[in-house]
Amino acid sequence: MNKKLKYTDALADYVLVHGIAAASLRPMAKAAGTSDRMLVYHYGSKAGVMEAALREIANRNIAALEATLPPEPRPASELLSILEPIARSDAFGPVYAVFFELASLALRGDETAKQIGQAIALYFRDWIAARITEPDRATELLASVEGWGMLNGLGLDVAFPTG
Amino acid sequence: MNKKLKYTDALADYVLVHGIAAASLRPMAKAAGTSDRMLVYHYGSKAGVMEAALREIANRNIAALEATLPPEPRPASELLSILEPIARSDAFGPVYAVFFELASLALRGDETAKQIGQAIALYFRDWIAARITEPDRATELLASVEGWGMLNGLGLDVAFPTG
DNA sequence: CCCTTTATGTAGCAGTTGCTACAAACGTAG
DNA sequence: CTACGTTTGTAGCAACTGCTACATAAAGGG
Repeated sequence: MNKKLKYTDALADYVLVHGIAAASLRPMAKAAGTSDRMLVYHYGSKAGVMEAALREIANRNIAALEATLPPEPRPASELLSILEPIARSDAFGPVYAVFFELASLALRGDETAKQIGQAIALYFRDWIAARITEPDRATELLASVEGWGMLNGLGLDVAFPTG
Repeated sequence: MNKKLKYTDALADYVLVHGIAAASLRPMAKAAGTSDRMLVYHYGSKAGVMEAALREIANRNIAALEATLPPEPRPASELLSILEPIARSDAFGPVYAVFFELASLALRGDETAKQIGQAIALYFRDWIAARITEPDRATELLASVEGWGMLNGLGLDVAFPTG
C-alpha cells in the first residue's frame, strides 16, 4: 500500500494528458512503469485506479489554489485579473478538460465523478469567497470562470469576465 | 444518401443518452435498427457517424432555441428567469453533458468537436444577444449559463444567475 | 432484358479492453 | 532456516473495438 503512492502521481499525469475516457489500464500502467496486473492488484479494479488518479488531480488543484494567493478580501474584478493568466496558461487546459469530463460523467449518474468534481468546485468556491469583498458572489464568479473556460476551450476566445 | 437521414435521428438520441465516449458502432447500429456494417457504409467511418450524430444534436438545439422565444429585447434577468426552468428540466441534462464532452474534446485538440461546440455556442450567444436590452452582455450571460449547468451537474444546486 | 449502381447480410480480422488463474520470487516473523 | 503473507511476472480469456472482404440482392436506366 505504498508503491500505490508512487503510481498515483503518474496516473494523474496520464489522465490529465489523455482524459478520463481514453485512459485504459495497460497504457496507464506503462506510463507508471508497471503492469496492468499490478495496478489492479494495488487499486482493486480499473474504477479504483481511476478514482485514485482523479483524487490526486483534485488534491493538486486544491494545493495549487492554496499556493496561489493568500486569503484577503479584494474587489472581484481584481481577483479575476489575477486568475485570468492562470486560467489561460497551457497547463490549465487539461485541468479544465478533466473538470468538464467530470461534470459530464456526473450528469450521467457517475457518483465518483460527482463526488470528486463537487469537492473541487466547493473548494474553489470557498477559495474565491475568502478572497473577494462580496463573498456572496463567489458561486456566481465560479460559474463565470468555468463557463469562460468552456467557451475558450471551444475557441471563442472571449474576454475574461471583469466583475 | 437518404436512409442516412433516418439513421441520424436515432444516432443523435443514442449519443445524448450514452455520451460521446461510450458510443460505439455496434450498439449505435442496434439503436438505429441497422448494422455497424451499414453505418460505416453510409457515413464512411466511425468519425463520420459521430459527426453526423453531433451535428444533428447541434441542429436540434438550435431549432429548440429558435422555437422557445421570439427575439425581443428584455432585461437580462427576465431572460434568465425564462431560461432557468428549461435548463433545469430533465431533458436538458444530456444536452449539457454532451456539450461538456465537446468542450473537453476540443481542449484536447479534436477539431470536429471544436467546430460543432463552437457553432452551438455562437448561435446561443447571438440568440441571447437578440433577446436582451444590453446585447454586449450576451457572452457573459452565456458563460454564466454554462457554468451554472456545470455546477448543477456536479450537484451544487446553485441558484440561477439573476442578472 | 441486361448491366451498372446502390444497398445489405455474413463472417471475420487484428487490436484492445478489464480482469484473472497460476506460479514464482520476496521479505519478514517465528 | 522455515513458513507464511506480500508482491510480481507470464499467459491468457472472453468480450468488444473499428473496419473490411466477399457475396448477394435490389433497382433502375439503356
